[in-house]
Amino acid sequence: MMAKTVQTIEDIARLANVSKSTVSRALNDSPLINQETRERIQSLAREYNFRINAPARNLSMRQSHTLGFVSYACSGKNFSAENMFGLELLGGVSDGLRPLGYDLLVVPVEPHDTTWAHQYLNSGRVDGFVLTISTRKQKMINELVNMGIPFILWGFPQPNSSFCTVCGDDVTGGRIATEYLIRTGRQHIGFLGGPMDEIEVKYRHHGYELALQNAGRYLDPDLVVYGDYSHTSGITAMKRLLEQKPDLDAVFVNSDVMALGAIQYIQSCGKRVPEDIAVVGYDDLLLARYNNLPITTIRQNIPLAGKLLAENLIQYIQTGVVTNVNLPVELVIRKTA
Amino acid sequence: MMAKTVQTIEDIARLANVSKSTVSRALNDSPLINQETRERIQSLAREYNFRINAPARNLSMRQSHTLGFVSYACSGKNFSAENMFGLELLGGVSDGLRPLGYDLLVVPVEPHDTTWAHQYLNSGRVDGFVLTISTRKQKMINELVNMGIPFILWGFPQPNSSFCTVCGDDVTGGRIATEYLIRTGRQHIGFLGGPMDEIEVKYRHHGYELALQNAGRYLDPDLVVYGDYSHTSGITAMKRLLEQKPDLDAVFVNSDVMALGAIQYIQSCGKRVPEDIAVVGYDDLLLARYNNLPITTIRQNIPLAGKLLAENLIQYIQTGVVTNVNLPVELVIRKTA
DNA sequence: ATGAAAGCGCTAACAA
DNA sequence: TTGTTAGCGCTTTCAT
Repeated sequence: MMAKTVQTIEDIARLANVSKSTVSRALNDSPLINQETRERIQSLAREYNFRINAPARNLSMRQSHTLGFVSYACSGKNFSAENMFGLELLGGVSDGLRPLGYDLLVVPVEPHDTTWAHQYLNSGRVDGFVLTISTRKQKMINELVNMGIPFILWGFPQPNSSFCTVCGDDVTGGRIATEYLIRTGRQHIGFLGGPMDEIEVKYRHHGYELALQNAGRYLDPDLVVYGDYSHTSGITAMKRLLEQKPDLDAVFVNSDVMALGAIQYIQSCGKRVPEDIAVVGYDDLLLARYNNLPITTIRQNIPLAGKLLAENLIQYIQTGVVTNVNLPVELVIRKTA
Repeated sequence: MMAKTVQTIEDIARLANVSKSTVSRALNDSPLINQETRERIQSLAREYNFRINAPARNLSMRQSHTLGFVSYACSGKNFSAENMFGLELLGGVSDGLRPLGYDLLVVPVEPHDTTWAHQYLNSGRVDGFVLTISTRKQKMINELVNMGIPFILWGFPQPNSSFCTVCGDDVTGGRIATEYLIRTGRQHIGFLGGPMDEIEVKYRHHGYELALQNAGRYLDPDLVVYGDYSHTSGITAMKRLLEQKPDLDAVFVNSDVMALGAIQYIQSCGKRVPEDIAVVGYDDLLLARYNNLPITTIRQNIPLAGKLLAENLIQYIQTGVVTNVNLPVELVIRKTA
């Protein structure tokens, strides 16, 4: 039995005794085609296992029907460590894209390269970009906005410029983490943040303060330190915190990876988690769940975030509608607090 | 200042006072073009920030210049848990591809779908596929081979059929893990494998036996159990092992994720790692390094693997040369053994 | 070494 | 509702 494979819509047209355009219309569910012809052609296409040629279609339509997922590339590390979060998001975006008929292209970006956007967009390889944590530096975003590049950001919107975003509810995240610590009887609750200038970090800190104030607690600046989301910075920031406040008995850490570092330092001091010091992380990555001492953390809904990033960027590309969505977070209680 | 942007090679041709073909040749470093014209055109292209249109080029050349990275898609989980390894590999492949002028497309595959290969290949979206763990079921591989689909596999070659592969040296991995355990004085060393029918697992087991035999040890079948790479299976397999051999004092586990599960079970029995039972994992994922009790493990060179997967698949596509490479592994000593 | 022209497979404006 | 035709922007014979 020979493989029933047909190469072009012209082949189908011949088999169906119609013109190329009719086939094109039928395959694209055009409204101005006869119900019956449409079905005949579609079943023919199915029977012959026909796949429409993407380059040709994209060339003709001046659209690639693919989105670029941007991440830093540096010697095999473009998807690691601090980027764990972005990595898990990739799966979500990819899943969100599928039902919409779009593809996902990996766009590795060199840290100081500013041409990548034009490179991928002008060459017609992608229609827009999904930016995740660590690629969303302020300067880069401003450039993208100025250049009119279609993109969506995992993060907060900016007051003065308008682009699509999806973010987590960081104020609530910071608040419920801290409330839980208060509720479980902790007296001196530290805040171990991500980079101090990031808006997310500010919101989480705000939530932290809110919880403390509602409980009538004093806000001690010595309880607040910052890191950069890395494992190492979790260690050093925890060290600093403990030096400033030796009687600390809990800490809310802005990422699971930093929390791992913090826990490591705490234990190296001979203190126990959670007995002596309770730790709450952020993100709920796999390594939080699988850590040998499973981490109590604030879960971000990563699959949903991916889905919305995909859907809303496509919507923006097609209609120009700018959306900004804020996703709920959730406390996951495990062993560290 | 207006943006100097030019859309097509025809625009460049006009500016350079040459024909489209000449521009095309110049941009592609064709040998039959004048050195001087080439440079003139290239600098013009640079100056005007010109990017060649990919769909047009791909259509004309009948090549997409992109590779598909295949992974299971199932409700946001296509890149998680058991797939951690594949996830880290994605970064390596992406980096390996860049210098070669190829792009990486994410190809999410539904577990029982068998049409994805044709779908992506016949539509001209990719020129070939990179298959990683969990997408490389025997049946699927055979189908791909029969259909003549270009792909490269992370895994071992098959004796009877010929396709490109990159794999780790699992025999050595199993051997050096076990040797280390022997060297550090362990008497009853267990083997907690991945799926029993996987060739990798057989090789690792072979290395385990080799080390034991070389040390003049008896091979006790009760010391050998199997899981499926999942965290849960690490827990249950460890339970079984401990029931069969209560005096066990070490275990070589076939993946870091399973090792995490095994450690969790061991500790839940009130035993200590590594004092009572030493654990060696496999892969050296980030969660092995960042685990709160950092895991002693066999490192696979993931960035190198990614680079070779990329390079060798492209070579195969372009020349038909089939390569099979076996990468060295390395023992990383941390806290669990 | 360069140009002219055909064609890659598709969509879409226009005609029928 | 369907067909005809003209591109989309590139590569590549075939001339020159």
